[in-house]
Amino acid sequence: MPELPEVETVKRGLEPVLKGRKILKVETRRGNLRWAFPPGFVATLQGAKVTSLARRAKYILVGLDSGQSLLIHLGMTGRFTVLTPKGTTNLGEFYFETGAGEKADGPHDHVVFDLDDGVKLVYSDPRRFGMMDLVPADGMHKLLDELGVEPLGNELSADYLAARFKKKAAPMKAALLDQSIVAGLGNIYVCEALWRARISPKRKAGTLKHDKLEELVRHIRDVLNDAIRAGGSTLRDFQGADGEKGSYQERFQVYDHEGDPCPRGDGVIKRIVQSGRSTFYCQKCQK
DNA sequence: AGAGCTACCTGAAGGC
DNA sequence: TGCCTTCAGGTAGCTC
Repeated sequence: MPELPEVETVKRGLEPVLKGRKILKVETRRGNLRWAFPPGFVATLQGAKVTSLARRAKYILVGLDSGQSLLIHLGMTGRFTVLTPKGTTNLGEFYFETGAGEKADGPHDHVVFDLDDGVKLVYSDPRRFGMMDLVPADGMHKLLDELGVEPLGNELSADYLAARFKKKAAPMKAALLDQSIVAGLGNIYVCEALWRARISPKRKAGTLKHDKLEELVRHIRDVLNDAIRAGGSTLRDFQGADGEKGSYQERFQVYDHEGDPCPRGDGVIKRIVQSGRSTFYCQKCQK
């Protein structure tokens, strides 16, 4: 899946396509993605005008003039494609022009939004780990309520991490993947941030000193900002909303680099499995 | 309460 | 060529 930088890239790509537009029609090609669409999903969206786009952790929030929001999670393979009518000129950089063979009829095209300017927005998701739901006008939603702090916001600090990691026996890898502590990090950027901060993914979260946590916070912010600047990473299924591939994967230092020399020393990148997921790190410089 | 595992689903890649 | 296994960015929900 897209982790935070990829979701941010998609949100930025969708903004000029959706903001200010009226949704004329919504077509759900099946009854569910990860879960069934909520009752009234289509009826609520049809006729609504989009007033805002926002991101919270790995969720995209599409604000509507009714006060409600459309909540979207891309799961592992969720993707948006923007189709414009043939002959449309003056395409913005985020548009994906309709061409021969470019139709919304693929086996994994699950949701199609028709907008009032003739654009079709297509949501595709082969594995269907993604989800869409409605958030009421008060903004309360179970999935949002349980999220921890935004890694790029002011709430993330060494003090915050020290409080949340206190007495924590879980390894750093698991602690940073826990969305109720820091929301938006995923498998790749946890590996990259720990490598940058020279912290072992196996280190017990509760054992980190304050100055090390400060370094970690800085490196988390840096790696996410670097990735956003590069337009996210493209791994198998991910593309930005403009169909352009992100380029950050070319800059991974450790992720998917098993056996390669550590970029900053004479160690070798090792792959281990932690809580069922691959971790890449350098035994020599990450302590 | 906290930590760890399974399940959800499809497709790509590698080994034989 | 084809069959089989393994792996993939996430996370809710279950066990222990």
